[in-house]
Amino acid sequence: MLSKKSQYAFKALTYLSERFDKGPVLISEIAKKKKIPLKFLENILLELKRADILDSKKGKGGGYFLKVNPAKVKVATIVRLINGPIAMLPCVSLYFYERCKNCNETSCGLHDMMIEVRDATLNILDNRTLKDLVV
Amino acid sequence: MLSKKSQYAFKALTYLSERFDKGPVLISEIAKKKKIPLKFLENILLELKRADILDSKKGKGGGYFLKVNPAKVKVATIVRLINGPIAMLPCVSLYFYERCKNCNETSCGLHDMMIEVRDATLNILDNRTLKDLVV
DNA sequence: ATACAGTCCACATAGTTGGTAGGCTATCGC
DNA sequence: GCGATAGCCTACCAACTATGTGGACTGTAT
Repeated sequence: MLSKKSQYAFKALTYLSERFDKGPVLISEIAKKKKIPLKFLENILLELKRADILDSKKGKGGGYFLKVNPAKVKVATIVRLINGPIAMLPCVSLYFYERCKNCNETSCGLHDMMIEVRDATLNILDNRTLKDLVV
Repeated sequence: MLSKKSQYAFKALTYLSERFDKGPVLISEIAKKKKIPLKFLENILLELKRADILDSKKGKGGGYFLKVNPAKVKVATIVRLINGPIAMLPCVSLYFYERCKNCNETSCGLHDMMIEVRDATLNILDNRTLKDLVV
């Protein structure tokens, strides 16, 4: 399951995608409209900024905005950044790989099945962007 | 990601599947062969028994064994039992559904996408059984 | 200069995960 | 019946993660 943090992130990103190229948006505005705890949202947006998804401006007229076109930001990227691995096992994860102790990957039925699941999932999340979240 | 508990459960179930219809297997044997902490495994097997996946016999010559044919036990069932929801959002979960606050499901891009992910995942996990884990 | 708005750090608190301890209960073989 | 065996049950615990909150600091526009 996606954490609440991830869900908040997607809500915020959707909001910002709808306002792409229309100037900075206040954290407080996003928090209010999307009903996200203000200080928590602050942390999330900062994290997205550090990952070069968002950019910000301080002072009057400041706020957050998307750094690139929403059609360029894959959903999979956001999930990995805020939520962590997409795969169901460390030993089949592409970005968070860890070797399986006590289980040789060459003959593990679970391993093979979870690769299938991973690929089926990525087939969707890698081909959808923030733009697709706006309906 | 699947919890360690889930991974242990699958290891144990694989072991028991290989020995289906060959009499009870000791917890301690499974723990040793699959390198699972004994007492932790005890809890897991008990949970699987309460869910009618396994059965057990006490006393000398006792142990755990599969209650039904491994080909009859879906992987999805085990995941839900030990790990919880398969879906990435409560509002798209079939077995653990919870309504989304502040997000009407009829027009939520994330919602629709996560239904796709859920279905793609279930397409695999609902059509594989314990038998498929034995290679 | 001042108000604004994001940045940073530290803390709080609840719940989950992974694991352990120890006694209880049912069953088998003699 | 009795002792050994082996699962059952209850409780506990440490570490970590998730979900926040508070407050001071920094940069910017006017």
